[in-house]
Amino acid sequence: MKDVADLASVGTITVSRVLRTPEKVSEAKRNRVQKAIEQLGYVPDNTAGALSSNKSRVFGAIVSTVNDSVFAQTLDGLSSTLRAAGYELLLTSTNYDPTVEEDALRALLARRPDGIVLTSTSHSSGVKNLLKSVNIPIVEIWQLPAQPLDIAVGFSNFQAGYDMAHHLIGKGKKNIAFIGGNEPGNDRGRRRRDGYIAALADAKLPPIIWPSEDQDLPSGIELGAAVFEGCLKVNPAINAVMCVSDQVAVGVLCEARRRGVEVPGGLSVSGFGGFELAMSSGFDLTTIEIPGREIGVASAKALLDPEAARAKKVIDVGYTLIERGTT
Amino acid sequence: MKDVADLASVGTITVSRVLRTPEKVSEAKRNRVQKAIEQLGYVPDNTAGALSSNKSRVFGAIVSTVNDSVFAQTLDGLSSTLRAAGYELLLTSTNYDPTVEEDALRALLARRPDGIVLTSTSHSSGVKNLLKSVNIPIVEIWQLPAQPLDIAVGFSNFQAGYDMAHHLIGKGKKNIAFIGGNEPGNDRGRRRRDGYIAALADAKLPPIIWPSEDQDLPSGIELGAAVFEGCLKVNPAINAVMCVSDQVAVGVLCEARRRGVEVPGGLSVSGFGGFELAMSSGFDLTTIEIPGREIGVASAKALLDPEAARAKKVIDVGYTLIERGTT
DNA sequence: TCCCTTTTTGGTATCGATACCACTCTTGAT
DNA sequence: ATCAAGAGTGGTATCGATACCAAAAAGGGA
Repeated sequence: MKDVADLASVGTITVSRVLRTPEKVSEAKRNRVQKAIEQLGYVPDNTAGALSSNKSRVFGAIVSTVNDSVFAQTLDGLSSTLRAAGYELLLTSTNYDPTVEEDALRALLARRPDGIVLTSTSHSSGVKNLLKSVNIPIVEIWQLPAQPLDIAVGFSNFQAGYDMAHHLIGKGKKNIAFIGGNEPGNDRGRRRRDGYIAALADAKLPPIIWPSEDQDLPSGIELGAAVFEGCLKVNPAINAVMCVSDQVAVGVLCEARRRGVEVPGGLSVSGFGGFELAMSSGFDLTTIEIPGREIGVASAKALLDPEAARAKKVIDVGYTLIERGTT
Repeated sequence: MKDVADLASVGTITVSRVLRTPEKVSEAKRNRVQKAIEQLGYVPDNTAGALSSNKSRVFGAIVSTVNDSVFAQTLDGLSSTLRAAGYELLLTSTNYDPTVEEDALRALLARRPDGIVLTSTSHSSGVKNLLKSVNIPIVEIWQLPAQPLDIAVGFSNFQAGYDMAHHLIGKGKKNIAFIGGNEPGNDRGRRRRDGYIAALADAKLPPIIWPSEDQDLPSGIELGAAVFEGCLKVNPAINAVMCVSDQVAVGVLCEARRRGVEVPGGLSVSGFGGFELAMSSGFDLTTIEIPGREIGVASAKALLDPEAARAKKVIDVGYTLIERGTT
């Protein structure tokens, strides 16, 4: 930076201002400095800037997994919006292991981020204490917690589960099973299930949950395929399955086709997520679409302007029940 | 840090050593310092450490998209391996827009990363100059470039395309079409296509490529579904389609089922990627599986020990042709 | 016992930017 | 002409850690 300043015959602070607040520098000097920057191929050092200004221009994210297309959309929205504003994203994934969260957070805080995004909503006391001791915006995303630590962006899994069950009930189905949602460390699926239970209770229908907590079955597509052997065989009266995710629903649909089970006549199927696959003409799956990218964008905005976001506290981006051919 | 040092009655440098090189500190003082750290809830400031040591303990990644399940696996492997070694990952995505790459790189370099991962292999001259001017390991992943900038980790898309075409030819198919691979900015698909062309040339068969460069069609699943109208109608003799990705192949399979086209009797279908969906019993798709996570892990190792990686220069993780029911 | 090597420890300068304050130079109103 | 307000500019201290060097302490062989 000193070299640039010398070449342009200005003080170092003026170079700094050209980069951060160009409007405060006269046009003549600004041009001279910019020419010098170009000529020398100068790339500023933000780590130094972070130290002196106490602003790192970096945000941290702790996600349970990047390996999920809807999470990936959120990350995409988050990172593009932040980058457009001159910020960068430090990414850490916990692989759904809650014990990793505190370590990951500690490592993240050592980088002095200007804010943090978390995908989980239940935190250990160690995590809570760490978060309390720093004075930066904390955004919890996806699941809306009852008691947000600071700011929350997402939607209500409970309400979504309720709505979908209500939809199936409205279609005249009386024996509706809920498939999945028991994976440890993933309480989002459980909230959807709770919404389903509530809707069935309101309609005075008995809930059927499969598999039970203690059964050890595969997840995703394979789980859906297993429904016929494991659940429908035991209870053949079931004429609708509400799946915890689109992946599970696709598994059900594939297997239904193979077995010649008519959908939705014999069996209604619904998914959750708005996974690309569900949109395709091949499946025509009724599902709840979550605006994954929008969650990312809204979180980024919350980080960039925490005061405005704190006024709302909870930002509900909602969801859309998309009725297609499988119900 | 000063507070910790005072509480433990040692110099600040000893505190620093306890954190970075604990084996160089006597056990008594180490314990005292650790107790003081705990007591004060001290979280070190890595930005300051980065400035003075010229080592940020952060790596940067510029990926074309996170919104792809195989890329996501790579990111996952990369980030977990780096985190285990005490490093963090700065993520930037370009959304397949090559003009973004230089800006993103400049922003990344301003954070003084200890190394960089790139998913693209063709770079603008501006990017090349920037990379040349910094003296850190550069790892290009996925596609193995002919002339790596520094280190490359991936597999040969050309060879994979060749092998799959060879497999279809071995099944007795004579009219094999290649579907997709023309998206701008994604030259990986193009390499697979080139491998296909080479294999057909070796077998003295004419290549059929669809869609052509100038056709504007959807990508992914929708493209596969469009094959029947756009490609097979024009050339009904085609009895095998080799798809640029699993998504496209799944589109073909769905539409084939709907139309009652027999697979693989009437039409063989192959995919590429090892996407979770293709593995499922529902599709039983013949595909080429890429060890996405392993690419991430190998890249992380290359960043952490660049000298060892530079000795190899190109690290080929290979791929596996998985023959299933669709061919 | 003494001297030499090795281990352990601390003081001080330093990394590269920005905050803070002070100063000069306009500009426009009185 | 005088003054006040504000824009533009630069000098210097500072952020919090580590590098470098020097010194003290500990061990080991003669």
